[in-house]
Amino acid sequence: MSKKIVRVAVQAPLPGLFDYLFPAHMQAEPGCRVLVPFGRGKRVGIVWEFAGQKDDLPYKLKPVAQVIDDTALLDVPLRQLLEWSSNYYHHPIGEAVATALPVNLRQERAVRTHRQRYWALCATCPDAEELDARASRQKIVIQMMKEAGSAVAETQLRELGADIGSVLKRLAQKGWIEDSARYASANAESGESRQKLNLNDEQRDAVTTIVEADGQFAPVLLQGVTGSGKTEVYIQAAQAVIGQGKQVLVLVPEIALTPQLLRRFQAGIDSAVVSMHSGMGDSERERAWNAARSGDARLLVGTRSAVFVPLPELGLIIIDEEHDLSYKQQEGFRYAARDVAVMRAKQSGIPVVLGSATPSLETIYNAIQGRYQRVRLTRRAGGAVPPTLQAVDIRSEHLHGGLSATLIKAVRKCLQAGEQVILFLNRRGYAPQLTCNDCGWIAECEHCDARMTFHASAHRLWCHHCGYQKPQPKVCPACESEELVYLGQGTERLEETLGELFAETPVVRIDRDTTRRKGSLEAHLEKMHMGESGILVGTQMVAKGHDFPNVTLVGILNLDAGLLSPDFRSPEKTAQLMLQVAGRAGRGKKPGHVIIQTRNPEHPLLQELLCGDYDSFAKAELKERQEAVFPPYSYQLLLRAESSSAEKTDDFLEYAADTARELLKNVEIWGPVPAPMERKAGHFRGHLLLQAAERATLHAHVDHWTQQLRKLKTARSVRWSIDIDPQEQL
DNA sequence: AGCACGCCGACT
DNA sequence: GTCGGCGTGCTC
Ligand SMILES: [Zn+2]
Ligand SMILES: [Zn+2]
Repeated sequence: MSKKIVRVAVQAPLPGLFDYLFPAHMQAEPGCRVLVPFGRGKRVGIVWEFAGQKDDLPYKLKPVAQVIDDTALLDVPLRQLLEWSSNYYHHPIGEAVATALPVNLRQERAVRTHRQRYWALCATCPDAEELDARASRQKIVIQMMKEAGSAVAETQLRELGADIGSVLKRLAQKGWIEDSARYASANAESGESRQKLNLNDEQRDAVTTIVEADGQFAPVLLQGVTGSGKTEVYIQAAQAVIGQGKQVLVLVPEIALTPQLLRRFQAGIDSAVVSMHSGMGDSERERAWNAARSGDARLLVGTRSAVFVPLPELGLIIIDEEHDLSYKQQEGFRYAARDVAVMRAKQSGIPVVLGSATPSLETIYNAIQGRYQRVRLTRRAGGAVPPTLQAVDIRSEHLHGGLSATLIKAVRKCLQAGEQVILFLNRRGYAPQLTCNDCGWIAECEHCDARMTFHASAHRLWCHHCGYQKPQPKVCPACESEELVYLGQGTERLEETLGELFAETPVVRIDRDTTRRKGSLEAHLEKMHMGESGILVGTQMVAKGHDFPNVTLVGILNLDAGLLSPDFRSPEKTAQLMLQVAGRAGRGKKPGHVIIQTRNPEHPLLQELLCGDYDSFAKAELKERQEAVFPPYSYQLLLRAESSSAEKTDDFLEYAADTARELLKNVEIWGPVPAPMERKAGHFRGHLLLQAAERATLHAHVDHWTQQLRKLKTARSVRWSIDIDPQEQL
């Protein structure tokens, strides 16, 4: 009597699948969830495969307790992708699978199948304008349905905001809208009413290249300067693929998934567009996941984790701003969504578009090697000219609140012309340092090797690394002097300075602190979106997401941190950020100007960017990487470790290094070294870097190595993880 | 990781 | 006497 054995992916920090007996009376296919006994309790796992009976089992198997689903939650291509990801990132398959499932489905909960509903307006429904001002949500729903002119998919309506479900319910109760059984085919025809996208010949060529790849793996690097209309290319290509009855996945960086962007996709696509991002609640995410899996959603716009959403008819993947660091998960299962997406396209045999004005050097290298086809968009919409760049040497100048005389003059001129200014400063808060003039005491975090930032509005000192905060001291804690001074500039302080310099001008600050609380910010932003004169102050956030039509001047207050960082990726990241911010300047007929303040005006990176373009920079930087044998000319693995003491961390990493020397051949071992900030949130952190000329060489015996590390008793008190293709050495 | 077992010090 | 500290082993 042969016993059926099933191999299950269970969420546990242990490598591999777990074997169970599969009782004859049960029925399940790979991809279904099952409830299995695990340790002392029970856990939910995914059936991975069935293995015939085995005679010599190393241990007695337990039987599956219960089958939860009758059809597979994860289809074959997605399981194949998860398996590849688990192997490539050396992370347990069960945990990889968990990141691909909505939280509700990681438990024993049944899949909630929402039949796709289509809502139509009834004749009794009043105009949106006639509604009570308080019924703003009902208003936008009615408005959207009116604009559509036919029945609208509920998934589509739900993109209008949170808890649209209750709004629909109320409208239905009033008899203003009805559940329309038929999906009005008018929707497909209403393509006429959709804005006809006017593409230039470069954009048309790009669309053709993407769409012609039909039915086979074809990675395309879409390299287009800011304002060259990459999004129109995405929309047109997506529409074409959707027209063939397929689905499209669009990945965007965390902070770029704004209502603005979503509306553009919805306006250009005549089928259900669904979004998924980290700001969503569990049930919203589950709904989007279900819509994607059932095929109700034809285009999914999502952030990092959306790369693992099931899309049974996937025909195209688009990765916008492919160089963006938020595609890399920085904890646990440290996958890079861009690279996983390319693998997904390869496994599915479909085209994949990597879009960026400033592609990562890895991607440029792939294009140079001929692995990716490069398509360029060189023209800005409306024939706009590229911005002019000017470096201002601030070494010998007395700055006014971080602003040089040159920059202040330029801002004034710009405002007088009724135009907008962006000032970029990559530091939140009021001042990055609080110090005592009498004894030299500096406010430092008790848990990190870092200084605390002063936040004026909160009257508190904040550690940006661990979140620890304390009240603003009145006197020096060391000598009781009252001579406390705030050194350096943060966005909060810059906002204050500008308020004094340009009292008549609205100043809007955009950073993590202002975007948290909405309301007043939204109102200010609205004005800026309309093009009214004003100054925008902000961190990286001003470079991404929001789009302002009337900006002609961009000031970068201090580029030096990026120029001087020892990290080998720093030049690349600095160039990308600088050009992305610079790209905000100038639209239409108005040329843009960019002022860069620096104490290193002769720095080669800066010179390269001032005289050349991103391509010439990339070429020079790739040469540097080649000479130093850094990625993409080599492959890296970073072992990260942290514990309650520097000794424990170091001992563990020393052992890891010894073991690596023994087990891993043709691999260079650097370290162990303490992390750039050794103590963070009370933990002592260290690194061990492995590098090899070939990917296969690097990966060959890693699993054996980690198995050895797991055996080490002292490793119990050390938290450690493997980071493949590390991006940041933080 | 998450849980139980087990072996030692300092409490009622 | 026993409550609880965390070192150690295990999860199909
Ligand atoms: Zn002092
Ligand atoms: Zn801290």
